[in-house]
Amino acid sequence: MQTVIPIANANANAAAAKSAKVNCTLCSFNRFCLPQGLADSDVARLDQIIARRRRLARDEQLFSMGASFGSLYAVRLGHFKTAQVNIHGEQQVTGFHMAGDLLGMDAIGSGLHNCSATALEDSEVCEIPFNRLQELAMQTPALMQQFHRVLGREIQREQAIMLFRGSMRADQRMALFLLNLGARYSARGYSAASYQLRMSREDIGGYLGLTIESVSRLLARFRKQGWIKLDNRDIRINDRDSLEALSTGREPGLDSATSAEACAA
Amino acid sequence: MQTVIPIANANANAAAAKSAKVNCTLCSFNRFCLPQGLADSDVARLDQIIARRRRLARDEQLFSMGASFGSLYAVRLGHFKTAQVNIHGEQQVTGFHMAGDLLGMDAIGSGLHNCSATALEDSEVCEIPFNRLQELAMQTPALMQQFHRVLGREIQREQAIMLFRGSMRADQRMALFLLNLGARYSARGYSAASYQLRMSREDIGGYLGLTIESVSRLLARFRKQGWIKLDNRDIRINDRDSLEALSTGREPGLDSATSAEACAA
DNA sequence: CGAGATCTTGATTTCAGTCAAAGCTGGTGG
DNA sequence: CCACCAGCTTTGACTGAAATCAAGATCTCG
Repeated sequence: MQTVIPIANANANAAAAKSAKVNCTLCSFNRFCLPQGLADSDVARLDQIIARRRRLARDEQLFSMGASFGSLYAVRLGHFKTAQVNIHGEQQVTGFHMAGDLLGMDAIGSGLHNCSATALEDSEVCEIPFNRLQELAMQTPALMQQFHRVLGREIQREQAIMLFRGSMRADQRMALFLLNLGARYSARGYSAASYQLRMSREDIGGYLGLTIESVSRLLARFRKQGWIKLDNRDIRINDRDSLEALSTGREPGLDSATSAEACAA
Repeated sequence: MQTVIPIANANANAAAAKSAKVNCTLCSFNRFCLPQGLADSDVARLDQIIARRRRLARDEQLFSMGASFGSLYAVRLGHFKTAQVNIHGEQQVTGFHMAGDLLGMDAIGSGLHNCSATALEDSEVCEIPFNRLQELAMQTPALMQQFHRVLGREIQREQAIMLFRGSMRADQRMALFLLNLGARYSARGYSAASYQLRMSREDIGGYLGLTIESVSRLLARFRKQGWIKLDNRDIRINDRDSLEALSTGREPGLDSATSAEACAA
């Protein structure tokens, strides 16, 4: 009764990737990645500068906070978290990243990584040497524009995190988080309603600005209200509307078979 | 008894700027801005594409959230805030910007401004058409690298905001805010200890993730403890060490003539 | 000068954190 | 195969930091 979609089943897919020619042209995630919108000839040139693939086991770091910067990394397979260590020594998670996402942009400003990137499961990245990317961008207007778009989207992504962390209640943040994860899977062709949480409760807390206990309580509440089905890290969203209503500030669940009774259950 | 340094006295400086030739080469803030580190010949080329100066009166918007994007803007004179409107309709301030800072980078990703920029006093910006900047960057490696550094620093700046908003207490955030503002003035040749808050208490709250009442109380507390002298929006930092100790988590003020007695005062 | 905006201060409430304990789960070795 | 253990997760009781509510005070500028 495994309802979860098999995105990035590390063992199976890693084996497949091994034999396949590794380049952007053939990569099924290229439209979420740097090659998005580029002509085939430009993608072929981008292929030339991809240094190598790199595999990481679960919990292995791709780069650490303070490490010197040389390359960007595109997630090819698996999931990563990026995190900063705060003044209490806790991990403040700045993002969860899946196939097609670009990692390392935080280091372009200073040449030093501002956060660490850790594999949440066995994963694989493409390494893009930053100098060579800049050189290629000089000769490839479309690539330069796309690279700027990607950098710009990173800025927007972080602004969005600031906004929701700063102005939403804990339950709203959690609801939005679950919906957003679903939306990202959906964009990649997977189910928006049924997926596996690749990260621990602690990581979710670190991302949402909550303690692990609050995360647990909120998920339990959503489950009791019938909005989600939760089995360890497998999640199924049963009442998207209520979650959305909650996250946008309207009081949720008045039209759906939930609220009072379900609450008492 | 005005101890505050006269940075960007709008009337006087605006008049001066009017007669001066407006370009990066002669701009006294160029080393904080896009021309940083560029050869004179490259700066001259950058000068060519600066579309125009634009003046804004206090409270006037340079761009609004959702507006379509065409140009970046370098602050030449005065101060700006950038802000997003959150789900409660309140302003969530994403930054305060002074001479040399670049505005509008949040829009590169989508072509739409993700936040609004509002002048905090009579101010002046240089408009840099983004298309022309990209064209020029294609021909000027140093400019491209510098532009990428600036984008990268914006990413880091936002990560830093996330980190401190997410993991510091209200008083620590306030202390850090005051010190950071001072540091930025210091870098520009002004006093780090004595300056004018260009923004309202509400804006400070919007930036730090606090209510206006909390801002007021914290400033009152710092004043009572003798760490700052506060006269409306004029501020003088009297005990940098205690503020720094507070913001870094050590208990402050044990070595300075403050704490208990001052607290009771 | 006066009215509206901005800022301060006090009393009370509340949301999420902290502390504490118990239940799961999955991996390891006997 | 099962017992055990460490780490992860859940749940409950209590606490505390900052928000909210409510007056006032002060400033700004027309």
